[in-house]
Amino acid sequence: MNTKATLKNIANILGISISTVSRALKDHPDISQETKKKVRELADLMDYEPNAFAVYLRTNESKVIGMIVPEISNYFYHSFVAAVEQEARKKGYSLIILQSANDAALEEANLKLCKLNRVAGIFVALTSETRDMATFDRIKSSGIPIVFFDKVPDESNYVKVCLADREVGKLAARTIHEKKKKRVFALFGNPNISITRKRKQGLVDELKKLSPFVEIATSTANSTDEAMQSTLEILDNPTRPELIFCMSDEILTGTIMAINKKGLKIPTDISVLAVSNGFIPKICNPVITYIETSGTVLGKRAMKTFMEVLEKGITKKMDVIESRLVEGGSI
Amino acid sequence: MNTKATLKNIANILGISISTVSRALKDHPDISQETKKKVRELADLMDYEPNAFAVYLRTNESKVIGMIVPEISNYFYHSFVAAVEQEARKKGYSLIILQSANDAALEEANLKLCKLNRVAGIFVALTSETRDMATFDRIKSSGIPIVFFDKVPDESNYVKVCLADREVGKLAARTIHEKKKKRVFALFGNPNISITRKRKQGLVDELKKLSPFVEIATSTANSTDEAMQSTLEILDNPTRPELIFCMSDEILTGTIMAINKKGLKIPTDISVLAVSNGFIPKICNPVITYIETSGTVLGKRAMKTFMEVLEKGITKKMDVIESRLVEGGSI
DNA sequence: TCTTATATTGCAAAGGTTTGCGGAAATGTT
DNA sequence: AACATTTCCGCAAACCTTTGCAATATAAGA
Repeated sequence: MNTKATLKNIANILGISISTVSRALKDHPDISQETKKKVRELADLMDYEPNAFAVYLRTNESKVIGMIVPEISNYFYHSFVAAVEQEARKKGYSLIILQSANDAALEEANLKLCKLNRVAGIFVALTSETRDMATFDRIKSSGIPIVFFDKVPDESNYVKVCLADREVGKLAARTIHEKKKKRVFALFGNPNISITRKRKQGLVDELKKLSPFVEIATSTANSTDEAMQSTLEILDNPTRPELIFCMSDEILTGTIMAINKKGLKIPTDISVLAVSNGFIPKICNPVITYIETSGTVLGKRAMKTFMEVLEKGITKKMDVIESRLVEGGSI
Repeated sequence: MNTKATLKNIANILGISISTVSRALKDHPDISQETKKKVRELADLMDYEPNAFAVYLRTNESKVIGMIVPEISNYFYHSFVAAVEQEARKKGYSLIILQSANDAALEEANLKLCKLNRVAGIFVALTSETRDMATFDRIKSSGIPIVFFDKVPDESNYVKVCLADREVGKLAARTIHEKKKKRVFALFGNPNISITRKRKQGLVDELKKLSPFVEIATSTANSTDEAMQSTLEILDNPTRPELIFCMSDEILTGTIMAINKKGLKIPTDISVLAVSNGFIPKICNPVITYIETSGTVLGKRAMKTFMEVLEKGITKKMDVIESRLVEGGSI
């Protein structure tokens, strides 16, 4: 059993004090080059690495970020998580990941875990059940920065990174108008979350403004399966819509399955327009036309915002990401 | 600035000693009911939570698990990560996530990070570049359990959780034989990793055994894009294969794109058989026939194995997961 | 009353690191 | 030679918790 690599042991072996070792390893100007060299060599030899917990205990600054998402394994979040991890590592942070499974109680438990782990900050995408922001407020006021992304709270006194959701809706409306589609079925996700409301509002308002004669029916679905059911019903209608708009990949997946099941052809039988990161659209035939939402881009921006919050102590901010239309062959 | 919720402060306010507070909160039999009640009430009021870092420093036992994957945002790993997170939380563990981007140096850096964070254990899917297991061995012998999954080392002296890869290949071969396909193109991932070798061997050997007259061509691709290119070339051949076998979702995605690009129809023009978790197969039309590999199942098993390792100190074990054929309409 | 057992509580060290402050030796200044 | 600087290093406290052991008080036994 070889001696553990700690400052104390290094100091003992070298016959110098702990503080000298500590400072030598940090290249402190007070320490002579000679001593520094000796210390560094032995430290290398012993494979010394500071005990992160002791460091935290002393400095009160951890290098771990908490990430709370409804579920990782989802069209969008996993690429967001991936991007944040990459950026975070560049700044010396690690990522603790927590899933709330769209359960407000679990979300709360996760917040507790973050607090317990004394994270440097938290990224959160809210569940669709979240009503009460009290716990978030408490944590925030205890000094832990929180950056909300994607599923963000409505109130303005938070730091948020999200898509220009209303604009996404409008862009969809303009596209539909340009392509001269008159009968539209728009399928959205959970109606409780703000992005749903905003996208819907953007789409409906703009569409009505552009062409007063357009028929638009909307519905909501909480899962891919519900989206498929919903689409199947609509397709059974004698007057089938000309175009289906899907608010997210989750919805799009269900819609695609339904269209396939019915044996319909895109775009001759029916057109499809989606909001997506592009992955699913590209494996469809023809490629689905979509409005781009990139988890990677959002992740990078979120990390940037996080660093700003950390450094400048900002407590409210809304970082909005523009989106663009990527033309496939589905309209 | 309200007093921080620490044992010391609680003790001071109550006029008792720190150790009494500590024991009271742990329901230690030495402490009187009366005192326990007082302490618990104040602790609740102050929203006390033990400082995890101090606890670790004292007990030398952390409740964090490290997870190192080539990339989270990948067909398979994100569902694995999701499953492990869920299971881990049940046991009181949190998950730190690290991506090695298929870079051996990054992988090593991640291992260091795990060590630095004094994790309770590590889950690893190797990069395709990993040759040197020395660092893993060092960490393992320093007492941190490592569970390899999916991309596992060849050597037997590790704890591994993986698919019955050779069986997967054989199952594919039997399927191909039953469907009487004679001209097969099999597309694999990175040839350096053991699952590629095993699946390939299983497929080729079994196929030759079953029907000596089958023509089988194989190739490898390191990305979806390479898979697409490779498939495109093959499809240009005058004698196009009857069936394409795709070793993974990553490959399948490229192959599907290529087939779509060429405007070919599945299964009339060409058949497809894949190894997949089922997500992509199900959004294709017709649904692709696949051999199932579930990240969720693997994740649960991996966590179970991890707990065994932790409790019983096992250092070598191979947990193999059987797979099954899910019939779609692509053959 | 004196001893012994039992029920409570506190003391103090340990875990590894950081850091303000003071001290000693070496160097520089007149 | 006397003093002022600079250079280098160590002391000790603090961060918060856990835990073996000692200490006190109370009750029981004789």
